[in-house]
Amino acid sequence: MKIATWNVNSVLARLPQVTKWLDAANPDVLCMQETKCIDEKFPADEFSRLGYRSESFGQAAYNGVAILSRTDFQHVHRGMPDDEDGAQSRLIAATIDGIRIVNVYIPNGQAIGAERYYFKLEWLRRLRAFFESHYLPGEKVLLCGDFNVAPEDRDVHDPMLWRGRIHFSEPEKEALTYVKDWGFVDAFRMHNSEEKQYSWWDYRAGAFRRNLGLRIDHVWITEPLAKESLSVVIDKEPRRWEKPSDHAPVIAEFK
DNA sequence: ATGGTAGATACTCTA
Repeated sequence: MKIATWNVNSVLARLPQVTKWLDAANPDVLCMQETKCIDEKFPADEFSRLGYRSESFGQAAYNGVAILSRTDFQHVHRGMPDDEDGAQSRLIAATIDGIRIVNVYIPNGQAIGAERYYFKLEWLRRLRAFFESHYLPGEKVLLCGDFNVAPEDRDVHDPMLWRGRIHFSEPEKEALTYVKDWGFVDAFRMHNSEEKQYSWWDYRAGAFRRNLGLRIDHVWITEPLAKESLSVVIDKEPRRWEKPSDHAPVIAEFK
């Protein structure tokens, strides 16, 4: 069972790369973020031809999440229950093969102290409350997506440069730890302890070529799933292709 | 030196 997460930065602009990657990597499940596409325009037919069912929770221009699966979806939920009307599309959940999969696009935060920064911190507090009220850490729960936070120094190409900046500030790391402490382990770090393992590189200034990135895309799992975790890899290959997303897919394999 | 690129939308915002 292979479950992948990938911020595709527009599913319509990235359709050739996403379908090429699905052919090559053949995951059972792909969680996408920043689809930037309303549900009516989601390219479900193209994914269906490749053998994937899909569930989309999109909006125009910004945000948007979706899940592709080779097998049936159960209990699909869009957004958090306490979302206001017209809230941004940032969470979609579904049960696939007995695993509760929660796919999130955590807010970027823009800059320390900005209105969007406090929105991000509050969104993380609500995410923890969402797990408290809906699931148990003893169940098979997988939280994945673009978290927009690099948790540790080894997840940042230059910790001194990034200290106190967006994606790496202490309040963001604390808010993310609060979610994790509900009952998750970082599946990638179960299998990989090296530094310089990034999942995102800025489009600008040759960041990818120089490997100046951040590890902000994550797969977190509860204890029952940790027992079945075989590997987690970041696939940098599609970041080298023409017109790439600025993020690379992360693939978790389970027994 | 606060640069640089990319996507969606509509002549700018977000990341």
